[in-house]
Amino acid sequence: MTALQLFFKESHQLSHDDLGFVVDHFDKVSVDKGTVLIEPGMIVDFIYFIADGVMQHFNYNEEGEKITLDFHDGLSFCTDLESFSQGKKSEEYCVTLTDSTLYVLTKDKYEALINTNLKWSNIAKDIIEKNLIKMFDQLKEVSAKSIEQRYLDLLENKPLIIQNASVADIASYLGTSRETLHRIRRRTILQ
Amino acid sequence: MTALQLFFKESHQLSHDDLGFVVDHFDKVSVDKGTVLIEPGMIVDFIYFIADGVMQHFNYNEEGEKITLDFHDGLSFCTDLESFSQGKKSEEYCVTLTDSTLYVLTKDKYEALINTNLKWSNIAKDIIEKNLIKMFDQLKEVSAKSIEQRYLDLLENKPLIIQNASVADIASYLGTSRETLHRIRRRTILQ
DNA sequence: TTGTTAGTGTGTCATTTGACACAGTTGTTG
DNA sequence: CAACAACTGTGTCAAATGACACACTAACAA
Repeated sequence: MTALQLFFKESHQLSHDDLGFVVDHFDKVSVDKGTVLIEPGMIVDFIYFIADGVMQHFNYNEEGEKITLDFHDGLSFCTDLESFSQGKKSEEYCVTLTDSTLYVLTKDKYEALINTNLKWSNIAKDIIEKNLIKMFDQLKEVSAKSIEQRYLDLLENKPLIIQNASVADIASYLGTSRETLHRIRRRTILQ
Repeated sequence: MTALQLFFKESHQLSHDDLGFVVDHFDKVSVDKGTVLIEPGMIVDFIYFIADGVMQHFNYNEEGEKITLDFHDGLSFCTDLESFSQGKKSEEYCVTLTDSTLYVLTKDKYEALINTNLKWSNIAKDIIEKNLIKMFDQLKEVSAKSIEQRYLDLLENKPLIIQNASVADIASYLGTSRETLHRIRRRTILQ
């Protein structure tokens, strides 16, 4: 069973036929480390499902500093939702940090799927809802926890990100500088 | 036309009959300033639509400090989505900062609505999706902008929040101390 | 009215942070 | 291998921040 089938089976308890139906809407692709999946100006008409790999979502602020918005790893979805759902030009980059195995769902096929019947519309709603809850959790962590604690959480829960992103990129994700993150690393891991 | 009807009409271009159908699922309530809508331990089986008023979403971190997670004002929805959709106990407070006019949609009526047909399921999906996009935008602002810039944005875009929340609560929302926010206020508004 | 409480404004000071500068390390490419 | 680029580790120092302390004000209750 593929990672994609596993994801839908676990999260929505689908029958064998339903599983075949949804998975047929996706196409498998393998991409190298450093592949640019999304860049500013692009109209994103696809959703990636990450079977294996790590992705970095980032842009640049007014001072020209690179700001990491999010890291993604499997098994989850990756797109620019604002561009995908509203047809706007994207304002961000999404780049692979490792060689990756992805499944693409185009917007045409997505719309065909959710307009099939109530079941698929509600599954799409559930996936979006879970992502909203996850994002709200993330915002809570940013508000309530110190940068040091968030770094340690990342180390424990998302080691692939620590292993594959640079110190500077992780620092920008945590909202601090490369040097300060280095001080945290020195006094925690390295003693 | 009520604020609720206006919201659905503007955002989803519904017919007169559809508008009546959806609005009939809600009940209007008026509440005083300081009313606790959600508190830890509660299982949230309702969604509020805010017609008029300001709400504060908060909890306490490990050090016992009050952390403001979000402010809401009209015309928007307000619930604890994790508790509402997964039946978990809430871990947060939601309190009104002004006398408010709200419309309640209970979970029973919500489920009846989205299971009526594809149209209503897709409208629910669109509303959740828009909230996800908004939350992602919020996370981008937190990452990319200074506390001073975010304060000035709030002052311009959400004056009701500045007017009705205390300096300490706004400071915790912005991720800084009461004293630092005061320094920002002194050197910006008051010169 | 008076007393009480919650919130705001303010100064001082130790601590933390970011900016800068540069040495060391790793990995890649010709 | 040599040269180069990208990244990590590190020290110094000025600036920003948080913690603490306390005066002042507004709102509310007795």
